[in-house]
Order: sequence, then structure tokens, then C-alpha cells
Amino acid sequence: MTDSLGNWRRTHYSKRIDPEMSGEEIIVMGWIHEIRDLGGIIFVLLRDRDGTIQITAPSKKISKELLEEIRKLRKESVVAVKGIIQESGKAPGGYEIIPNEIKMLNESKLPLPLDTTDKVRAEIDTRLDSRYIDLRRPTSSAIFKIKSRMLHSVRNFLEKGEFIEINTPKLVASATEGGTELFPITYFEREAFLGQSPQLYKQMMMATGFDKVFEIAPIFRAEEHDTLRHLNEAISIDLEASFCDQEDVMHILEAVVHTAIGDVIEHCSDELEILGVDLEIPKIPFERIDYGDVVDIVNSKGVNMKHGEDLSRAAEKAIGETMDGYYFITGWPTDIKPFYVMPNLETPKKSCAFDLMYKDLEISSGAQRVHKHDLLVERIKKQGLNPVSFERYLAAFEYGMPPHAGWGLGAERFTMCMTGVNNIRETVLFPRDRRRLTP
RNA sequence: GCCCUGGUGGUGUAGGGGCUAUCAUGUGGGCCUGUCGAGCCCACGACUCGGGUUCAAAUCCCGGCCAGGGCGCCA
Repeated sequence: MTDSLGNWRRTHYSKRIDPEMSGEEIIVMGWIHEIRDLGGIIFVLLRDRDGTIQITAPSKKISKELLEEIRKLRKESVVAVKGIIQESGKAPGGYEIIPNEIKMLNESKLPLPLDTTDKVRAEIDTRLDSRYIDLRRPTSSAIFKIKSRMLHSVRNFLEKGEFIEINTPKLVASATEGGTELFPITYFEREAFLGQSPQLYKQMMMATGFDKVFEIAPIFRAEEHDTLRHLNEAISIDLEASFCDQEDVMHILEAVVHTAIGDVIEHCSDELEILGVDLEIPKIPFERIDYGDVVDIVNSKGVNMKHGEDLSRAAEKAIGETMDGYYFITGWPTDIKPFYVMPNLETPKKSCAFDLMYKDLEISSGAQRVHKHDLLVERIKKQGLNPVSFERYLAAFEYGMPPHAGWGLGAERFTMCMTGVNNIRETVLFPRDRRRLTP
């Protein structure tokens, strides 16, 4: 039998209670985390968003009816408890609630698909199948509280820097941007695709005079990768700024990373402790290492890498062993970077592109962009693409396109860096990968 | 897509041609007034699917599906 909420409202989260409130009557609401029935006394741990609070029911202090009600409680059912706060050295946290009245708001089916108390650890696959229950575990929810704080921090920082937040379409007409595989969809009578990147749109925004824009939105990539650091749907923090070169946006990027980590340390100390992470604010400016030096270091580590190649996984690991924390790789060969990346004026084989790495993980890449129409057409042709399919995009470069630069930062990869988790799926509520499309 | 490893109660595991299929947690019941991974007693609950070998397959072989790890792909 379940009760209605009625006029009951939660007065306190578990973490907002302290022993000085002793004697006060409050209402807490949440899930039954654990029950220890000792016969003459019953201890119930009630869990809410922020933690747990002990409900203590001694048979001598409460009515028989209430004691029997409490004895019937089962794990993960949702209840509301009205009771008196009592200071107690024996209770966890130094206080407990002596109940006066309990409302059973909704019972949970048993047995549970996984253990919420971490006595028996479930595998990530099992956890993702029942993600709503998995996220009741503090070690799971802590990751998302940190991710949320990071996203707030980035928005806040860019807003202060007078960036305009934009939204670009995720339903796009053509697969002509290049390289990566796109997800085809049906768009009325036509074929369309899910957007792989807001790149071309945010560049078009530079022709509007908005000057500085950013977007935090999903990107979709139909690659059949099956690794701990790839997703088919991810959140990209994208930024583009006019009258800037790559150095300018690298400064912004390292400031964003620096600020976000500082904010997470300041506001998420409980979550970091739950995860056992000792997060430190990285020193800025981050170290810069030229692509040519990367090739030398990688080869010196016994990993074969030719000049002009992208980093293999082994190469990433080799360079990650040498470089500590966050660092930029600059001076990438023009040939292995996308057409919209500006070649270096003096040495056109080198580009104005950069990657931001954390140890052996690429978390961001960016560049100064080509803003000259004719050079852009030339670059598109050189990459084996057809300028005709870029007509609408290219037109934006004919009516006064300022020089500009920008980057995209992977929100999930950045979250991995801060939380120390080694599987990117841990950082997405409902991850989409090669095999998983539900829930 | 390739290579390696695996799939055993709800969860996490042990075992590895014939035993009542191990243990923990859980669930149900019982005892217990300070638990905090509570304790003790009783009960419940499982061999991924299809084919093959064999007197006999959860175990060996082949294939599918799924998972874990590594790689590739990822303008």
C-alpha cells in the first residue's frame, strides 16, 4: 500500500542537517538504502541526492504500529519520513532521526538488478542496462555532478568573455564535410544526416559579425570504433572567434580548462573524495610541443612513426609517458588536417592547427582557419572534395569574412580527465556506442 | 572490421566430460535494543543460444549473439 504525498514537502536534504538542529521536527524524502533490523531497534538508512541519513527506530520510543511499518520497509522503496533530529555520538555523522510518521510513496520491485550499496560490484554493461538504479550509487552520480559543474563553469567563463552562445542544426543535408562516417536519416522524401560537427556553421557565424561564439551540443559519428575513449554520440564544446589566430584561442582554451578544474575543485570536493581523485589545478600556460619533436620522441621510445603521419595509439602512449598533464601539440602537417585549417604562411606544409592532450588522450583540437575564399576552394580540391557541395558554406567567405580561429573540446573526454575514470561510457548518462542504442 | 579472452542464481564469482554445481551478496522467514560491509539459523534461486562429438556435455569441437581487453577506423 502506498501513501500520497499530500501536503508533505521535504524540509531538508540529508547533507543539510547538523547536530545543532537537535530537537527540530523535519521531513526527509528519498530511497531506502539499507535496513538493519536488530529486533528491539531498527536502523534505516535513507538516501537522497546528497547522501544518507540514519532513521533510528527504538521500540521503546515509538509506537508498535510505526515499528511494524518500519519493519516492512524494503530496499529502494521511496519514502517520506517526519521525525525529530537527535544528536547522537553513536549515529553516523553524529545525528539521527527518530521517526514520528512515515509515508510509503512507492514500493520497489525486488530483487534489484544491481546492488546499490557497492557490496557486490556490477559490470558496466549490467549497470548501463539499469542506469537509473546505477546512478543511485554515489560513485556513479559523482561523475555527473562534476560534469555538470564543468559545463556550468565553461558557460560562465565564456559568457564573461562576451561569447555568444549559439545553436546550430544537427540535421544536415550532405556528407561532404569529409572523412568521418555520418549517420543517414530520412528527412521527409530526402536523405539527410546527423551532424558530425558544428564546424562549418560556427565559421559562417564569423561572417555575421557575432565575433565570438560557442556551442555546447551533441555531435554524431558513425565510426565502428569500439574503445574506452570513443562514443557515437558525444557532447562537443565548440568555440570560434574572429580577429584571432591559433595562439589567441589556445590561450582561451587553457584558461577554460584551468577555470573549470578550479571550479570543480571548489564546488565538488565531496564528489572528488567519493571518486578518490586528488585533482590539482594545472599550471598555465600549458607546455607546447612541436609535431616534429613529437615524431622524434615517439621514435626514441621505440615506436615507429613517420613524419606526416597522425599519431597511432602506440604513439599517443609514448608521448603521454614523456609529457605530464595538459600540453599542446602544434605545427601539425597541413596534409593530415582538414581543409579549413590555415597552412602556415612561411612553411605551408605545416599548419596552424593544434591538439590539446592530457597525458595520452586527445581532448581538443583547433586551428586558425582559412578565411580567404580562393585558398579554401583550393584546399577543398586538394583534399579530394568537391567545392560545389560546399557552395552555401563557401559563399559566406565572399562577402567579408574576418580572419578567425577556434576549437572543439570533447566534454566527455575532459570529464574523464577530471574524474579519473578510464571508460568514457562512465561519463555519459545513456551512452551510444557500436552496440548500445538502449536505454 | 581484426586479434586475444570470456559468457554459471537478481548481482559478482569458483569449478571444468558422470557427484546434491562452489562461495559471497541478495531475496523470503526466524532470533537479537546501538547497527554502521551488523551477527547467527533456515530456505529460495544459475551453467548464453543453435548444431556436432560421446553411453554421458555446463565442461570438448563448430557457428551465432553478447561482453571484457588490445588495435584499427575516428576531415
